[in-house]
Amino acid sequence: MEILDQLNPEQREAVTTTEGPLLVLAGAGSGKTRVVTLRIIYLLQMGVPPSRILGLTFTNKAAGEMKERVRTITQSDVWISTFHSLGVRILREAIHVLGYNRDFTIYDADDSEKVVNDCLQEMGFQEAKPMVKDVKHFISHSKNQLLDPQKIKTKGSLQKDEIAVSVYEKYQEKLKQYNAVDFDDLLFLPVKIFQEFPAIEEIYANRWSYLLIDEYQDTNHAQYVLIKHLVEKTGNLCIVGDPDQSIYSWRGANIENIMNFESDYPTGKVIRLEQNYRSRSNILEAANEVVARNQVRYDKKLWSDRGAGQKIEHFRGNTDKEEAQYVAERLKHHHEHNQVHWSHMVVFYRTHAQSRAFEDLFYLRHIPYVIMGGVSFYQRREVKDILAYLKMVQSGTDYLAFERTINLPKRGIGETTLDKIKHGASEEGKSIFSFCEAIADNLPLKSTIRLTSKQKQGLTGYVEIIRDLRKVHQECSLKQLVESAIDRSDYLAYLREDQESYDDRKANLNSLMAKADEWGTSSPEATLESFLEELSLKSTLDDADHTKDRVHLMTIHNGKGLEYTAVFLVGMEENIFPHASAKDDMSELEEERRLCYVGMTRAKEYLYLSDVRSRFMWGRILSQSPSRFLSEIPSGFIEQVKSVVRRTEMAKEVPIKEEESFSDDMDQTIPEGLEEPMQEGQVICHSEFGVGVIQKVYQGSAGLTYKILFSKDNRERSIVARYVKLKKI
DNA sequence: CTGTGATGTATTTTT
DNA sequence: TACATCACAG
Repeated sequence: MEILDQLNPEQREAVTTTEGPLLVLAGAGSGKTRVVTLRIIYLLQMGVPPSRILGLTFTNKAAGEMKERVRTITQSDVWISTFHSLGVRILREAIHVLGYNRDFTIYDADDSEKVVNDCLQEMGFQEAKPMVKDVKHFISHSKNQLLDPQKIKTKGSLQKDEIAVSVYEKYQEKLKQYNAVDFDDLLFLPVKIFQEFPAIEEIYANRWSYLLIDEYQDTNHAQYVLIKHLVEKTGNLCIVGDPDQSIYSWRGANIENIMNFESDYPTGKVIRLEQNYRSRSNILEAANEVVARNQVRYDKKLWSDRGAGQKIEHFRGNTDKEEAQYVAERLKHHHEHNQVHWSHMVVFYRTHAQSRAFEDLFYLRHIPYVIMGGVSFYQRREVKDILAYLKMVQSGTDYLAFERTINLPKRGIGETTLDKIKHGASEEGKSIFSFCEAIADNLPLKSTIRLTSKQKQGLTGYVEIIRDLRKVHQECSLKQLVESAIDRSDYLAYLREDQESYDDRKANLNSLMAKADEWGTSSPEATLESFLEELSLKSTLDDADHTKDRVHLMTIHNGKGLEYTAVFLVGMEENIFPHASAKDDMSELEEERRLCYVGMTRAKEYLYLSDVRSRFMWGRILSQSPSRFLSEIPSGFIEQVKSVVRRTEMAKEVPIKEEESFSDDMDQTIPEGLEEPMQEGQVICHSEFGVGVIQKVYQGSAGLTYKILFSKDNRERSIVARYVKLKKI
């Protein structure tokens, strides 16, 4: 068993204690991933069949990586997935007992918000909008607590909740009618099935002998109970987590789950991994000091023997631009002088909105970067539109997909007609699409629906498109289906109505096609169903391309589980970090502090913290004060710096007087090489549109974009710099 | 029904 | 700021 040789005693114990409940308290950088992977490999080597092992994680990325490692070493396929994927799998097998069809669609947060909104409207609430968020949260929270409307009612609810409960009831009916489930249902419904149908529970309780749960500190109640069901028979449960890294309580994560392990599983064993192999001790100790301020906490102290390393550097700028310049300079320094790969450095911010200043400056300075997370590719309107067409191909009962597609392109069917169709369908007892088919085919109907001839024509055309697409689906590849959906809906013509965003959106559709192609050719059982499922459960994080050498930009939440040579924690200001909404609540504030801990402990060698004196936010300039977390770091570990540019570097940079080094002109100072951004007024030649004049230069969602007036037809077009070559004239 | 302009309001983190 | 929603006119 030479795999055990490289482990310290605690790690080895965690790997080899295979029987009974086990809690591994794995501090940041303590080699958790390695232990988890080796544990699975160890089980396999002990002769446990791969099919008896189940690993659960929170992100697709973590699941994929772990699975891949195990496969590489043992050539065995072990089922390692997210909780939500497991939920889908269980529901595909068993949801019929609840009266759903097995080809249900999965609604994302936007979708369910729409449904909540519809419910409220139907129930006659005039000012529904402000309520939507609250109600949605209420429903989500209830499901996380495994409460259906009946249970809440019998429990006796507060009066203000009564409305919410009845919306919840209606919401759930609607989802069922649409044959759709929301995110929370993926955990809630499997448990419901287990509780109501013991025979099914029995099957799953016997399915796996060894369970392994990662990031246990982030499980919510539904996940907790789900695990209990699965482990009921064997009791071989290994959970891994770190209470100090619990940062998802706002999403229902219950830190008690990990705190109560010993009372939940009295025969269980606890192993602590406290040696950190990642960070220099200056960084680690500073992080320890910060998180030790929390009142509610398991006391533990990570240690590192990697040496003190450099002090943490703190910079205070005047504006977000200065902050970006500071970061850019340090990035360049490490890249050029220390041979640190761009991709080994990261900028962490609290909120996505903070990324803009860095994007802009990095582009100008030719620092390659990628934003991980953010508005998901799959949330983009154009992608959702086309996916809605695909959902219609698959389902026919998905009202939301119908609503999205029926009037796109414009077929003269507006809100009022939509309402009529909706009511007609439910009166007739038909699915939304078969009702449309009935109209298009002139089948006799109980109630007649009055449509103008244009509307009738439009509806018939729509039915034809869906039918054609279904045929394409039968006969052709997934990629061709996506292509046909775009083509038959004349989607590009629709996109062209907005010149401004055309190129951007079209590029997104192209990558959707590429994804469909990739998916369709990957394996024979890669169906439309599995494609849609994959996309609904995926975030942008999951298909980030790690092979390219570029600086990573992301929220701290997204950084959990990662490590970098150099970490830049920016926007260390009160009201940003800790976030304004967390200030009056002790437990929320402590969660912010844990978040800070997570951010700091991602760093291996270098840690940089920065804040600014004034920041442009909420449409106004606000004067900012430094984050309390900065002052929680003992001064021995941290060093203040004043200037962006180091003395030794000054000579190498473009010569600029110190006072001016923060001025806007500096943004225009571009190192040689590559193409530098052009100015307004520049005359250019485009390969397709010919000669034009740049009207405006700005950052579009796809990067630097020029608005250009072309003389050929005197029209303005938006051109994304990185996609097209423009010749200067 | 659709397009337009105006007004208002939100910006935490996400499987 | 910038985006979404709303009211209104065509």
